[in-house]
Amino acid sequence: MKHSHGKPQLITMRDVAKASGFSPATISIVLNNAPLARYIASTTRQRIEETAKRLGYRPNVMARFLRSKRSQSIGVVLFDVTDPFCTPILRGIENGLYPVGYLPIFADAHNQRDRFERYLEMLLERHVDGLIVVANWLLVDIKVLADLNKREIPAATIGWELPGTQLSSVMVDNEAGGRLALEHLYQLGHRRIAVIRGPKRLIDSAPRWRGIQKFAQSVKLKLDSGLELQLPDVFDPNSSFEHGFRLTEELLRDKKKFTALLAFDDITALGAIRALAKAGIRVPEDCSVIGFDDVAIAGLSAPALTTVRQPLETMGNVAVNIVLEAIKAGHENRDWSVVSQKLHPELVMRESTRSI
Amino acid sequence: MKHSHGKPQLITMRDVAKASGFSPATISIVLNNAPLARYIASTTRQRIEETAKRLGYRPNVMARFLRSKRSQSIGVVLFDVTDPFCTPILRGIENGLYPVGYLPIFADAHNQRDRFERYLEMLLERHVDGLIVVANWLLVDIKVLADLNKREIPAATIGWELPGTQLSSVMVDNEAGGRLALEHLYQLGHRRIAVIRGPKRLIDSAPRWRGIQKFAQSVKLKLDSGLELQLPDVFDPNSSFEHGFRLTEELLRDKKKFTALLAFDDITALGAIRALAKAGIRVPEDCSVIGFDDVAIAGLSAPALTTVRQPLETMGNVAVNIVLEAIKAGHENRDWSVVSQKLHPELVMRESTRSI
DNA sequence: CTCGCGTATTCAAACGATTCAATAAAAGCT
DNA sequence: AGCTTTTATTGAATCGTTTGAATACGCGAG
Repeated sequence: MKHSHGKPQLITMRDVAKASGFSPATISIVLNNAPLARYIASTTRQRIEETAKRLGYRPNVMARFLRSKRSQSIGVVLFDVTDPFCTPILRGIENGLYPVGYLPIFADAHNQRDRFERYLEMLLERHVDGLIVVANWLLVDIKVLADLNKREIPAATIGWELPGTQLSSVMVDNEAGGRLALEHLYQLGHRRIAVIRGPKRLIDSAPRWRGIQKFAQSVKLKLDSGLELQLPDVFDPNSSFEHGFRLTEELLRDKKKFTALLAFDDITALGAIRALAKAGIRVPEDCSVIGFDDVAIAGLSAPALTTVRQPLETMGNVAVNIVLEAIKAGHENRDWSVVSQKLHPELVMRESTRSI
Repeated sequence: MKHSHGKPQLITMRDVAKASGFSPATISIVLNNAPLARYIASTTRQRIEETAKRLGYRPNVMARFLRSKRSQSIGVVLFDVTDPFCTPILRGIENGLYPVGYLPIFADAHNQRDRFERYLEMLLERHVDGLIVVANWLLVDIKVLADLNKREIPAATIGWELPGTQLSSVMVDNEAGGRLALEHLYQLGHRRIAVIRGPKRLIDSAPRWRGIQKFAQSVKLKLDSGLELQLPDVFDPNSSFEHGFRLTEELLRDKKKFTALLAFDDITALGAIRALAKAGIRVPEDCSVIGFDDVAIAGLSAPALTTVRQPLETMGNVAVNIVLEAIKAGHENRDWSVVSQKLHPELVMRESTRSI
């Protein structure tokens, strides 16, 4: 089937003006409910609204922007859509933006710094009204921030923070999360607990570990440093499964004894479970495993994974609110302050843990 | 930390003009490498490019659009980001768009028709140059198409087609996929095979089933209709796990004998596996299970799922190419034709199937 | 010495909206 | 009746870019 190139010839404001017998200015005022609209006669308003609808008029967002400097769009940069961590956040962002008529412009950095920067440029070129960045350590550096500050674009990061900058941020309380995970295992009676810590460069790793240690200390539990492993700093997305698998295998090869394993994140936990299964160790009968994040897979895998939930969707939502608030403040010429929000994690009990 | 509202005062083309001593027209010509650029002296070109860079000039995409009618963005509408089916497609789309400098504007319909339509409106208002729709049956109807045709916007759908319309489409060859799945089980020696068919209203269901039947026929395999189940037409995203679980439980409750199960998709398969596990039936030792799609989870679950792979990322890419091609044709005032592409599925052997 | 042509650059009119200032009519006040 | 104020509408500039037409200048040919 062929598709020929007629000129679409869209309805412009002029057309509505002509058809209704008023001037473009009046049309604009009515349709935007501008301040001046309170002086418009209600008959006029009706006539205009009616003709606009009849002609199927749609404002040209670009033209509007040119004058009003509002693009009604928010740049959303993810480090990797493919990461199940990102999906719920994206949903949360979209969900927060929808009711206010903003659209997200989507950028996926593929875990590559240059791509990240290029996208940032592109988004700035498009004069997005705001920016939300779901980042990991690869993606954030100084150059970018300088640009953001210069342009004074409201921005928020999720899952990453840079103290001392103009960037707002939204994160889970990782320390509380770490505590929650260990507390759960401890309460089930586990004492010999293997821990797979996160990559050193990842911002979540340290506080999560701190939470674990603090809880251990509070109950006088001695964590065996022989059972303490660490994910490497590579950041190929699905590598954590592989690494969870391998680290666990090493643990088993070394004949370490443990009744529970606390993994840095869900995917790592899944890898660990696979290694345990391969060695004939049943989860949770012979060994409990707990993850972190509660990504979609966690509930579907067999056994369903007990984990510490990050409120990912909420995090997206919160970031949106922060950015929208800043945008509004900007329009009203008010100052706005940078906020750094920490949300509470939550224990989700499923099948991969049980009492000893 | 406070953030005050200085006027960003962006660099405009005028500024570059003033700073370099040439007129805005020249700047535009040089920076866009317009046809007239071949008359521009190379010294001029250099001076201009240098000052543009020095001042940090970025073209205002909106203003440019106003004149040239090119927004350099593509609307991407998904029926549900949360569905693991969508993620790789989204990646493919993004990946295809990136090298040509287009940005995707992201819309997620949440499986709601009204939301879908609203988003479509919003995207049209923004004068996206093209549209890619990842649809399921909920989302496509006539009203929408009328609008698309009126506006003559190049569009492609993924995972859905509407024959006889102006919409290009990209799909897997479902029939081949169905065949592939059954063929695999058959070759492993399975003869008593349970099949969980897809929801009636889903476009994939019928051809996939046809492929299954045709293969059965070709090897004189008799499919027991007592082992034939069907997912209901609800489309709550993660419900297929639930339904896979329940249908399989029913099968077991009815004491049906089967050595393999062919599920409509991976999530259903995971649900089935869970039900089998609960009944003490080991996969793949006692029963083989094969899925469809090869979503990310498939490789991570235990046992790793054997499945028929849809080349999702490629599908996204292909859709992009179709749309970009149409856009180019439109600019060059050529006609473009609607294409309907079917991509080949591929068997991915993992751990959930084994020979009898 | 004028004409035509290729080169190099600029003028000025769009594009489709918003918005401030201006106008005009009606109403209110003394 | 003359003045201000309120109500209702419009003119015209503006946003930053693109682009077809125009200008200016050499330069070789007639």
